[in-house]
Amino acid sequence: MGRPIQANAEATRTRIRESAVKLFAVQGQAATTTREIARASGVSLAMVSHYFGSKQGLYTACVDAMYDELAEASVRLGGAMSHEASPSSILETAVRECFHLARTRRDAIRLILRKLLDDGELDPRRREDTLLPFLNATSRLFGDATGRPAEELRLPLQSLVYLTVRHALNTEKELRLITGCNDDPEDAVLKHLIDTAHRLILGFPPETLS
Amino acid sequence: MGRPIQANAEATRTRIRESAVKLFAVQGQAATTTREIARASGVSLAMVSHYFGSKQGLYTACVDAMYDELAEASVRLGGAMSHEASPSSILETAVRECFHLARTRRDAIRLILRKLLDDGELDPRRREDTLLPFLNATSRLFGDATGRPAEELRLPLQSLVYLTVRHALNTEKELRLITGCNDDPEDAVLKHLIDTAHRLILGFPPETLS
DNA sequence: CAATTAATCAAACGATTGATTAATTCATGT
DNA sequence: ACATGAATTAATCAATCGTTTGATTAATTG
Repeated sequence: MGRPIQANAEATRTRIRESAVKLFAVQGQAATTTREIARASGVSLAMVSHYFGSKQGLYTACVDAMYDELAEASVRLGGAMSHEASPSSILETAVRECFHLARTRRDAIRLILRKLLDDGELDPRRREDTLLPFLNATSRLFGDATGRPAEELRLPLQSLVYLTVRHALNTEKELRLITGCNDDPEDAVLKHLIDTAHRLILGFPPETLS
Repeated sequence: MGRPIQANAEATRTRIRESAVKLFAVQGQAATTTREIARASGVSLAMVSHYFGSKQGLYTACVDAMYDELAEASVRLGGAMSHEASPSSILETAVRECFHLARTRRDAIRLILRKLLDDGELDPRRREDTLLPFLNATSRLFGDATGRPAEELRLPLQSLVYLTVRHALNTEKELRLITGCNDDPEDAVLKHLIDTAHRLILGFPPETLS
């Protein structure tokens, strides 16, 4: 077989990368073979080397892309929070968006988590654009202009990230165990998280309007 | 070379497993070769198959051993907490022991964390003996006889686990960033964690006695 | 239209993998 | 003293790994 009637280099390149992201995210880099990636993306084995130089090059491209996704999500999360007026709605937005992030960017979180385990730290060059937009937005909850959450609030904020990560690990079963919403639909779990965050961080329950 | 003057089957077996734990913890199972394990433990390649049947068998043995370590640590942590009288000292013990656990059982936490990423959940058969002893002990903080922490306290307790995990990832640099103890010695970081936990969970700072 | 380039694949490469085999040495019981 | 079994190794195996090569075909250019 030679060049097919419909040959699209850019499309093929991203198709390979997207397949690789999924596989790297759920199996890890070392446990994923280039043949597996080629098969999953419907191209021949040689395409991996052709488009990304090496398996390591493809992996790096995947990690970069996922960092981009998380950075973009962080900006969007920060923006959504900055559009809210009351501390209560800011907090609710934060929890809701974190929950949404965990569901929609599961592979990104998993892949970065694996990379974090391998390296022992976040990529220092990416620390700023993936974390700061979110952290800065939280400052409005407490009238702090420095962009840093108050001392007492770092642990709860870490909790949000922790729950996001846990959710991304497909451990919904354990998330329900923790929240106590064993048989409830996913909406109830989210509601519970919002309620808990309110009581814990703001000191009062959310206004039960809707 | 045949049987050496000092041949000790049991010692060799555990030596192989201990070397394997370290390598599996920092590199992951797929990225670690049996030759690497053999070299690290000073024996020939064939010993891995001889003592553990296969690489997978060795890996399973490592995971089991680390689950045992964590279960034992959970019991000890629960015991230490149950010997304290005031809520304040109970909480301080919990934070201190979690911190100590993260430093002394770094490989165990890393290995189980990798397994968690691979499987998507904790081994259901191990959930009880690794988590319950600790969770039960926390109930005394609130006079709850059910062994379950009150609703509002699950997130902070998760925070402790989260920080333990983060610390185990060698990301002390980021732990200092979070706590704000950038240049302080490790004791100051621990002190800060205890103080934060007090204000957050109990609502008042620790009595500054010592 | 002829020549060149771009996109793709099948096949093969050498290296490395986890696993096995056969041999060797030490200890032990009779 | 000698046979038996446990502990260990060097050498080797087939399979699989990531990568490269050479060929083939569609598009592009002049």
